[in-house]
Amino acid sequence: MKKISSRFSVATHILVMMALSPPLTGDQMAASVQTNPVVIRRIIGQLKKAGLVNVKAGVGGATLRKDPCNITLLDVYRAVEVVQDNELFSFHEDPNPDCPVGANIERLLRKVMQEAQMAMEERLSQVRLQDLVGQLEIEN
Amino acid sequence: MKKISSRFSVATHILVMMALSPPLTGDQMAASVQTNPVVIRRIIGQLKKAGLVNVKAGVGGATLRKDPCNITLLDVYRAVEVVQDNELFSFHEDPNPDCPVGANIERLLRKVMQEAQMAMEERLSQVRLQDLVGQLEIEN
DNA sequence: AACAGATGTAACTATACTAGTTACAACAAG
DNA sequence: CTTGTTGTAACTAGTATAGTTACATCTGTT
Repeated sequence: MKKISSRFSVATHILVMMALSPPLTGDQMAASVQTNPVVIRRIIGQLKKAGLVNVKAGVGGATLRKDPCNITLLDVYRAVEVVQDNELFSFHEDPNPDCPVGANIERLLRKVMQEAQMAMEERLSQVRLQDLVGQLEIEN
Repeated sequence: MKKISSRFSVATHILVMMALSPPLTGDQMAASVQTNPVVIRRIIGQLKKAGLVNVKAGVGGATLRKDPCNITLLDVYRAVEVVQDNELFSFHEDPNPDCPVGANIERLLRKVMQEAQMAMEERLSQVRLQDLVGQLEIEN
């Protein structure tokens, strides 16, 4: 029932802003997203750790550390650690090894679900930050 | 986030069991999954609601209601409602409409993420319950 | 008719993630 | 030194998960 955290969409939002008009302070980005600045700072921290942005201490201001052509949405998705252990699906532990199904099903399921996850991530990897930036520029 | 609930893998597990040796009681399935029978009954309830299984009241015993060739993992995934509103990704509400990015980013992101979600679901729809059953039968 | 075993739920628990909030130390430029 | 910003810690409310106990209800069997 859960969804993937909005950290991902917020992170993409602020990265697009940085691509368009750097440098930006956390407060400016928070104003565009309309959330608390601390929420933004936490996400910036993750993006920094992933090497996607630079932040000037003291005076403030965040900028992209890579060309927006070289940042994919998969990079962003991974940076904000929206999925634990990079595994989207979870499994019930310790199925009964004495049951022919219990003993073997997990291995089969892991394979299938890994493929499904990869299909999703592959689609994300095909979208570059620049693609979003370009679409916004055309419209304005 | 964390992960997609293990309800999905558990549901698949017990459907495979039902395909191999019906009818099965909740306790038998719980023994194979190694969890509490109520957890199984709740999942069975969702599968029943989705029209995937039949349950005999009183005497007990669950069976598939469709041919395992006609049940895909996407059917199971949808049945157990692991994702709220069928939307895998979530968005931060009310971005600032006065910001050119805030005003337009959500629409772009929704499109991209919907495509990513569809890529994943498409992969799940390509796997039939029978495929898993067949692989288990070969091995035993 | 009574019994035994199964299902269907309600209610409660512990755990964990999310998103927001307040508070404050550290920093850097003017 | 002042000012505005960043980086965190700590706390909150809300919610999903998965497990558990308890119990009413149902049905085939004896």
